Amino acid sequence: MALLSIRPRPSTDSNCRGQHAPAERAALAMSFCSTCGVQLTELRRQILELLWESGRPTGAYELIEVLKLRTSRLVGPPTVYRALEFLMSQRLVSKIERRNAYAPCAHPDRRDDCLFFICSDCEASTELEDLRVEQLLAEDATVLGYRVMRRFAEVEDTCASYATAGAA
Amino acid sequence: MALLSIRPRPSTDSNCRGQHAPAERAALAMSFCSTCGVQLTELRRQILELLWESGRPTGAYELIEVLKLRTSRLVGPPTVYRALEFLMSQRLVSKIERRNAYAPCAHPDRRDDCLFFICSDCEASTELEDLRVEQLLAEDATVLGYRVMRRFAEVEDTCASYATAGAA
DNA sequence: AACTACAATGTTATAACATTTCATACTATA
DNA sequence: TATAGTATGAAATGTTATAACATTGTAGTT
Repeated sequence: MALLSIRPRPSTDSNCRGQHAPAERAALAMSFCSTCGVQLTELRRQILELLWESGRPTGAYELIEVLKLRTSRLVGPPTVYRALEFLMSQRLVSKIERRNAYAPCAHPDRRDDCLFFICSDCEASTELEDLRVEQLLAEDATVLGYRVMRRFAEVEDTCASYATAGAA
Repeated sequence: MALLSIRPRPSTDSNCRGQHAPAERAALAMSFCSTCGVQLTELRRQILELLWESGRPTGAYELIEVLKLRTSRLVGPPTVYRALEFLMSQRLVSKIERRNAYAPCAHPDRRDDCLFFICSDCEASTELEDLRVEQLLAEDATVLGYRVMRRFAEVEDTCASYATAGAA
């Protein structure tokens, strides 16, 4: 089956931003959910696709607007939040806390949460896995007598194009 | 002057949770602000002290309630948010994005943002500086062609007492 | 088909968090 | 005392998220 060849990368894999087209992403997510025995319904798939298309962390209320425009589907906040919650539970989406917004995540099969780099200027976000950071945070937690449950790290930055423009 | 001997630790210093009494904290903050040429007004100092006393990330509306009870001072949301913004600008307070809440920061003179460990059970938070994490994130940003502006890392965990109880 | 159980979605209202706007008061200095 | 700058007060509004309850759809069973 063709889908198998484009499965999400394993946890040991490095970042893979921009490597799959939105259609492939949807197929990946679909097969992932079916493997897990959960349903990627139409609404959930639509929202996931919108997030992939958007390219930047997108808020729930903005998703409501876009759904109205694109699909003529009128949904209320709880509906969207429930879909987001589902997508997050499957690690298909991460909440970007700093922005109260949501970004798609390429690696539902990873054990750890990704890092997100968000450009302050253009708002684009890039996800990255860095196991070294995971390990340090786990170490620190142990020293403090804690046990890590979830982690999030967000870096606000100026991204390549803007950094260059600023330096010029 | 006595204050000098209990100045906030330099950036190279490790975590110092629980090492100063609230009164000392206030004195530290006062001297820090006066050095910077900014005013730690009564309202700002009150809010900072409440955050130190609270021991857990505390929301703006909760601060409004506590101010009303403790000091009979009636303030609206903008007033509190302005004070919080000031305290954050001086790095005396950090926003805990995950909780929409605010926690005091022991090290206004540090260049980097702290990590925060937040217990999912008792809500207590601990700040920690780990320069190794800073460096890794900076490296990652460089590889991606980014320039780090600010960084947020929050770890949700089960803290010592609860972890022990859970294991028992 | 009718019944049941469950998952998903729809609807209304409201809670929780944050900002805009404009007015007033304080404070330092010319 | 003027005046410029900083800080606070107050009303309204905007934004993000959830509670509570109703409805729909689907799969399996009788």
